[in-house]
Amino acid sequence: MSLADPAPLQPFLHRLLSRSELSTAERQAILDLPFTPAQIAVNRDFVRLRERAEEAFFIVEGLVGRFGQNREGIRQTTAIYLPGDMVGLRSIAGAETNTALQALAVTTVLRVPHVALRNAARSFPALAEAFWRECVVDAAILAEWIISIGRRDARARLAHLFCEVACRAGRSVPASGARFPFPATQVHIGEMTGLTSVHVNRSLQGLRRDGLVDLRERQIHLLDWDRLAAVGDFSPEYLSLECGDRIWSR
Amino acid sequence: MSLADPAPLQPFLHRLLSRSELSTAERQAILDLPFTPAQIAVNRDFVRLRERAEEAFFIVEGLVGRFGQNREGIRQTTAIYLPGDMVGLRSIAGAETNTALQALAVTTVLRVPHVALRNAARSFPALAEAFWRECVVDAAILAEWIISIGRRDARARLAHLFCEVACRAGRSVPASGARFPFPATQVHIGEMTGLTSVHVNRSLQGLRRDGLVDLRERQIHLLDWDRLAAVGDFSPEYLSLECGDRIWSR
DNA sequence: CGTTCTTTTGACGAGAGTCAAGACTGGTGG
DNA sequence: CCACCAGTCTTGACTCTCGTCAAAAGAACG
Repeated sequence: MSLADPAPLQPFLHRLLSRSELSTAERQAILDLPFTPAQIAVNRDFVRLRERAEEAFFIVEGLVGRFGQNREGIRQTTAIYLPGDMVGLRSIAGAETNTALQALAVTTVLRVPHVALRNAARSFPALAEAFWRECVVDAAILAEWIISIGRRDARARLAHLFCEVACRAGRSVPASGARFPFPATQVHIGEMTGLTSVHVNRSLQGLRRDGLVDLRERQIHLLDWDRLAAVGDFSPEYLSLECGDRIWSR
Repeated sequence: MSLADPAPLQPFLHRLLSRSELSTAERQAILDLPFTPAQIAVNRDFVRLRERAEEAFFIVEGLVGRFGQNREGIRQTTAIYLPGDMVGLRSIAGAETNTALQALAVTTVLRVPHVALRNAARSFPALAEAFWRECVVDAAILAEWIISIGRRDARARLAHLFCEVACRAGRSVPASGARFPFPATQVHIGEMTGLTSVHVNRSLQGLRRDGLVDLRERQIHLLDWDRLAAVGDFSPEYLSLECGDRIWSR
């Protein structure tokens, strides 16, 4: 998407509409949000620990990780954000102090001031509810990461991660053979899965050898979706991808 | 708290007020919420996986865990709820399909229908924001659990867990010597920390031997808070316990 | 084309899991 | 009041996944 696009925030609206119903005025309020495009260099920590961001970041292109760290400074990624995600919606409602943000690739974002989002949410309760709903999905993903890191071995963790990324990137359950960008390095993947990069490397080789998935040229190649999902113990419901049967209609 | 109490939901209101400002009408709406008291037997799974609860549960007494499981059915607790917590506020805004709820002790709850909470949130946007804010804190706790399980060893995980529980139970940073109920078994603690109960046992012995913390008679005994927090790599900001300098005033 | 990042490999060590059995505890019912 | 039983805690011996350390080989990028 080009930044000269007449409505750069259209994809954000589109995301919200996939889970929430919004009136014309509410939609317009989203499109009217102020924003500043920005480019972030790879591996740049653009929000540091204990720092309070004053804006949210809509990801246009690239990959962003939220992370914390232990005493020794070893990082643990707690969430990743793909193109189409809005980072930092949470902070509209409450402080977010113990995590930082890192660009895992050259990333293009739209910076949207928290005040503007907060004002929109207060002017239109339906928007507040839509934002809240996005946060609920985020929390479901966090919970699934806990399950993965706590109770799955390296192979399953990686498989689960790739399944999640595949579904989130395509906004639906993908088919075998699909490929899509995932510009994280093996070090980054280790930080996501609670493993070392060395062990990520060896486990990835196993998945590749078994014809499940391949990571090449910063892309995930799904070789056998069904077996990958089985190995990763993955079922996509928690991502709330379906928008047809909305249970929480107004 | 007795169930004959004139305003059993007062503690819930109190919790909300610790993080949000609410008008008289908004406060009254909370106190007027319909509820049904209930007692849950220990180890009862009162919401099963893939089941959709129709109500939230305010914890009066006891301990509740939210959990998922891997392919083999090994459980991983993703969140715990102490007296004073409202379980399932998230589900007001969105579905919560991949986790179940389990009583880790005999637990007294107030069941509050989701519809009632949703109506309150829609009648009073400030309530929606207050609920949302609680969910944001929950998410911060989830992220911290990911960091713990992903990057801390058994000893540090346990120390961090006890620190968190101590702060949440007392709503403030405790002092050495404090003790408070924590009716989870070592099996439960293993499910929280991604460890086996055997390893929990051995690690607990280490913490006890070193004079950091002791777990006896379903109570946590804080022997040396400072060293425990150091071992557990714990800092309490993420719990948003402070209510003095509210940054998100209305 | 060298420099830096990333991936890959090997050897070794350690933290945590597994399996199994015994000790302790509290609750229940005869 | 005591015996029994199920759940919990504890311990030991052994295994194995994953981490550590180190170095080399490839890729990417100015």
